[in-house]
Amino acid sequence: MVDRSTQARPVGRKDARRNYERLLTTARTAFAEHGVGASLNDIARTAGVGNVTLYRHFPTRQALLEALLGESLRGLKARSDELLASPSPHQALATWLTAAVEHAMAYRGLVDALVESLADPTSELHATCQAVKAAGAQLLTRAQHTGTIRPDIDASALFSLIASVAWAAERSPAHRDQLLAVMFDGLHRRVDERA
Amino acid sequence: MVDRSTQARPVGRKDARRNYERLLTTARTAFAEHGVGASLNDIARTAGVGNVTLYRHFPTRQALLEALLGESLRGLKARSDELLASPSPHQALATWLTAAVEHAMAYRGLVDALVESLADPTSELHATCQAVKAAGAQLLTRAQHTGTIRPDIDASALFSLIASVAWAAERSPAHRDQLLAVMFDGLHRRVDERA
DNA sequence: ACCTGAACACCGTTCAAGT
DNA sequence: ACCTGAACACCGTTCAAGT
Repeated sequence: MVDRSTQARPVGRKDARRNYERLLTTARTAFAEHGVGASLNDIARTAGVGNVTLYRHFPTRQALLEALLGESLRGLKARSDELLASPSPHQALATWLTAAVEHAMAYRGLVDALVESLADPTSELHATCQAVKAAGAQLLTRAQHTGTIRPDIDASALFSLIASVAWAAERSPAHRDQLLAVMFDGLHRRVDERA
Repeated sequence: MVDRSTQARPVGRKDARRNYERLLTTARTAFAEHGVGASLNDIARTAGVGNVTLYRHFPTRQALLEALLGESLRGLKARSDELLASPSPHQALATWLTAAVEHAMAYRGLVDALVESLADPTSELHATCQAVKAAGAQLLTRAQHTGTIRPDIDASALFSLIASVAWAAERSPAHRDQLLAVMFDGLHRRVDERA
């Protein structure tokens, strides 16, 4: 697997490295303020850089997002590894789902970009999202094996569920915990349905 | 309450009525093909009408959506009234939720517009969405009174749930039934939690 | 009363031309 | 090797001017 984020970070001319860093910090602020749909020309302008410089460093909006969030998103994989060692598979999944929804809400509109990139192998965010999905898969199957989680859900359905909760919670933050609770209870294998 | 859809339909000059109808049928096709984000200038052009004519009849994109979908969305209220007479409050809610999700998926991107309009009292779709929400509230409280549905959910949380499932199902249609099942099971009051 | 074409300020993307 | 300003084709919205 290619690590695009390292590949993209310039190592040549000093002004190239400086522009790259300026674009990242400016984009972070712009996304935080206007959501991931923030104007790219505007980001370049604010960074004091020609717009083509932005497009050279980050060919797509998703490349910019990967550079900003890749590390934090890959942290969900580490978190999943930790939780695999915890005593309750059921509780471990619940904890991780909450963290995943949190990560997907880092910027307004982010969750759309994440879902899009998972479906698009050419996206710079694709590998990152697949790693998140794989991290969830580990915890999911462990919990399914103990019989507390419904067996008809796979990793990609779980990703959809995380995304749907993040999407709705972004629009009505007051309902976030309820949405999480409904999702997680819905994942629970019902007592009266056990074999 | 003002019925904006009737108010907007022109009754004066013949060309005005004709343009109005042309815009509606053109918009229906455009939304079906490109989602609710379809270009409005393009719709006007295809309808053979000046773009300002479109904006006079439909000041906002939501006005256009209301004209196209208002009747069908208000049908969810009628459906709710019917279902209130059915023997199983629990099953009635399940049936209605499925129908509501279906309606929210009429066009790509529609669910975003619906959620937006519910939060914005000035939107032409606002009253329509509130009617949908109220329709769900009836079935929800009836089912809650019989004790099969968790009591910590209100009508607006239910609307969020419907929207979140519609949003996710639009992006991965294969998971639609699973998403619905998880949501509805999550709404179920658990056997081991009953008083 | 209702219409239209043209203008405006944006957007993402790509161009030719620099140093 | 890396940069920039200007152009391009769009977008939604609004203008002045028609019949």
